[in-house]
Amino acid sequence: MYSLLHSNFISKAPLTADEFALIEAVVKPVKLKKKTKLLTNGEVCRFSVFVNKGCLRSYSIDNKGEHIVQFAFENNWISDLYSYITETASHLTIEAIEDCELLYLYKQDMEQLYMQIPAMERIMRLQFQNAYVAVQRRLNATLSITAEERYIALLAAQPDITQRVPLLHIASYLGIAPESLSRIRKQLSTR
Amino acid sequence: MYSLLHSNFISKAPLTADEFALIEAVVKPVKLKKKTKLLTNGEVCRFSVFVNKGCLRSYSIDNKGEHIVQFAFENNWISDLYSYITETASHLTIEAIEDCELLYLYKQDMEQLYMQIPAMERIMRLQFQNAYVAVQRRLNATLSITAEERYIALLAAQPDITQRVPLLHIASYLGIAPESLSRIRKQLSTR
DNA sequence: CGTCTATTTGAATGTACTCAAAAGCGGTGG
DNA sequence: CCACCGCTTTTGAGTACATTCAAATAGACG
Repeated sequence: MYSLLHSNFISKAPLTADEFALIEAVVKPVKLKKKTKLLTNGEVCRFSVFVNKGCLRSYSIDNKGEHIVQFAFENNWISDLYSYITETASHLTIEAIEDCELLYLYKQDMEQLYMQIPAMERIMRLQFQNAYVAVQRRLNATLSITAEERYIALLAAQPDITQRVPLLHIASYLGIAPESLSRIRKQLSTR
Repeated sequence: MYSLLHSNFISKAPLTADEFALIEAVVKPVKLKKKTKLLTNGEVCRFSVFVNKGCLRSYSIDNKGEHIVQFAFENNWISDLYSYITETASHLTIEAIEDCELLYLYKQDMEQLYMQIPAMERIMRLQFQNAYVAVQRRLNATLSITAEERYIALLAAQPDITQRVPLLHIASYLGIAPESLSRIRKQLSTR
């Protein structure tokens, strides 16, 4: 149950068995059916979730519809960090795309872990450092290259995404209309 | 010289005078004339730079021209973190927009500081956590709202930007043609 | 004062969008 | 097991909006 989280953490900094036991003690395992919401627009997000199995999406909603901010597959984290940090109402909704096995880490417990386990700051510093680089690269791609190129890059990074996530959501993530992605896909298949 | 860096750090976690002295000992102050490059596409980025005075931009170049990834004003950091982390050739160039006073922190020294000063991991964890949230919000804005709305938001966040940064660069940052931003500006001035 | 760069303006072009409708696919219940 | 229903994906046609290209104007800097 905790092996994926364990290997994720110790890949960043060593942890003793006792230290990891402290983590296990506060992590809350949750199973979730597809299409279930973990967080709804307007609530304060008081947790980060580690994905042990399945996949999820976070998205904002405006008058034009949904805009997908993030997909989270196995071995990744998802949250509304802005709401988490500021403790203000979330602008995002987080929803399971598939049936999921999740590990909840509540902010209150997380702050405790930062106090109890010196390596925890390093683990999360590296986590955020990597996440920052990844999202900055995605932003740069959004501003530099075409939707078609971004779609190809997404497939390279997550080849099973087309089996697991509806085209509709992928289009939203790429910032284009579903019809446009359908046409891109058609184009690509004829090459 | 180090007061802005000092207040930036201690706003995130307490540091003793001895600890900050360790930091001062490895930080390299540099003055830079406008339009000077700190990092050129192809080099490995071995530093992060803290902006004490002035402003800079990082950008990628492709067949369509430059794409500005980040502006850095006073009290902010700039680097090519992807190159820094992976120690591979940078795809970004970093250039001073104004005459600048900068504080260089080399990776080698930074790793030492992480070992010597326990609070350093926390400071940088918070730094990256905030940076991650900011860039994710910018990405979401890029996918959700119009260039005009993003321009207005940018002005709200950094009101002096129009005095300090050419329209040309702001347009690149927003991901639109300079002509389009000129038209947006004209529109706004008539309201 | 002259040169180089930045900004504005205009006109034509093209790409992705919207709207509408049909086809495909999966899941559910009879 | 099959038929139906809802949702996703595809296809088509017309439209709108930002872009490109070109040129003029304005501004900055030596």
